[in-house]
Amino acid sequence: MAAQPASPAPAQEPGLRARKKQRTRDALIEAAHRLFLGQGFSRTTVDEIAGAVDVSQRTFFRYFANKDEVALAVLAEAEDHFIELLRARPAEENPLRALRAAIVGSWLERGAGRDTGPSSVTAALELIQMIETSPTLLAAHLRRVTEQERVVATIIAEREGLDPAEDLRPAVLAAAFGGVLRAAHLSWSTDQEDTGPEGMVALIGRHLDLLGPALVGDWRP
Amino acid sequence: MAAQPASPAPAQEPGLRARKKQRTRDALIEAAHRLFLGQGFSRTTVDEIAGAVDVSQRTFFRYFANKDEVALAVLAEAEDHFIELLRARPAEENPLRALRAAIVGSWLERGAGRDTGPSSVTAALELIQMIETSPTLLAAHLRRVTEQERVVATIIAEREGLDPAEDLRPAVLAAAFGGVLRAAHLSWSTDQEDTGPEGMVALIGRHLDLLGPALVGDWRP
DNA sequence: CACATTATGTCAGCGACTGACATTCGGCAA
DNA sequence: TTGCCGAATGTCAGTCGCTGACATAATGTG
Repeated sequence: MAAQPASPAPAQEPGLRARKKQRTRDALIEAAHRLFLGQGFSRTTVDEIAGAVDVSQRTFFRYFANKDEVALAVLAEAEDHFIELLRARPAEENPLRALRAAIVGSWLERGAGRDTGPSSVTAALELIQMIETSPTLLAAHLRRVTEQERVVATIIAEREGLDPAEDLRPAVLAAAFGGVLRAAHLSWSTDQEDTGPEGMVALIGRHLDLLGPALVGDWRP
Repeated sequence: MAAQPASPAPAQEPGLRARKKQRTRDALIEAAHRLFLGQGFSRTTVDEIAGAVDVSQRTFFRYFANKDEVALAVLAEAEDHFIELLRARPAEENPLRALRAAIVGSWLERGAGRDTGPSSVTAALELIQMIETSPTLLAAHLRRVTEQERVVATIIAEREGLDPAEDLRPAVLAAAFGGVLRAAHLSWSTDQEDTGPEGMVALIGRHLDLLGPALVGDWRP
């Protein structure tokens, strides 16, 4: 309605249509997140979410495949950010260190560029707590996480110039890393002490530091 | 119908009622497994499963909370077996070795005692392959697995005489172990070479052997 | 042979999700 | 501006997973 069309734009403008679509999508994510936080995931109906944005239920399902997907959408940006950071790590770096640097960066380097929409870091942390309250949501989250591990394994294999079908180490490392991350998330959402991204990063660090010691020898000495 | 009641039984007999219940439960699991394998998980309806056992849909949901649960039931016995074996490991053993011994044993020591019903090892392996074909089934499986990891972490903590809230190593080890197990499952269900429990055990072994090397230093030399 | 318990069936209903079809709206050119 | 094409949305009907409420049948017990 506002915003001059700038007739022969640099072919870079998203166009009114695309912008409108993005707006409804963001509105759906935000409304869903708010409702989920307020009354719980399972007690919130898709009709409520759609109604809050004044859109038909059918339209909702054209934006998201299912209810889980809206809920987890607020984590999507953080995940993409993590992948970007991982790809940007220097090739000489040892794989586990690269993973660690990427995950820490993805939590701390907020708003670097696009901080648009409801994908704020706080929303992501709220979601991580919410995930533990709903079995179906937890299940959906775990599925996404394992898909991410596949991607991570591929990136590691490329970094090291390995064939993933030949050398199993990338897959093993990605799986172990993912497991430890989950443990850290769980620990964070259970404890009430550490809050905010810094607390999360601290917990992730403590868990990763224990990965080596947990594997070897006797624990007692 | 057969099996003499042995009137004043040693108070150990399950009773007709319990036996009948067990039979329908097993029948449901087996029918479901067969239908899932034949026409896929999502394309099989609960009514079909119930109909195959000549039971109402409502009764089905009195035995299983949802469709996922029947499908994953064929793995339940193996999981319980694993937990038992883990508890039986000597206390002096290093935790990772105990986990490894337990998981190998749970795949190889088949039919040791109750091998009744549809919970055969072959069915379990078929299920593991089926899991990768259905997103919702995979999600449900992952959720169960993480619950198992909680149990494993508790057992490890007890073994070592640690407070799980204090020392994070049990949780970290359980998570990493679980991740590597998943990687092995995926690898097994992807490759067509290794079949049967032996192949699975071999793959699990190869993955666990790489857990240490994947974490440390440079991979190239 | 009653009587309490428990498993099962029937029915109605909600909520997630989908296909089919009609309608409207943004983009683009005559 | 006008007119057209395709994309986005709404409406409707229907399937399937799942649940509560109530009635009925089977089983175990005195």
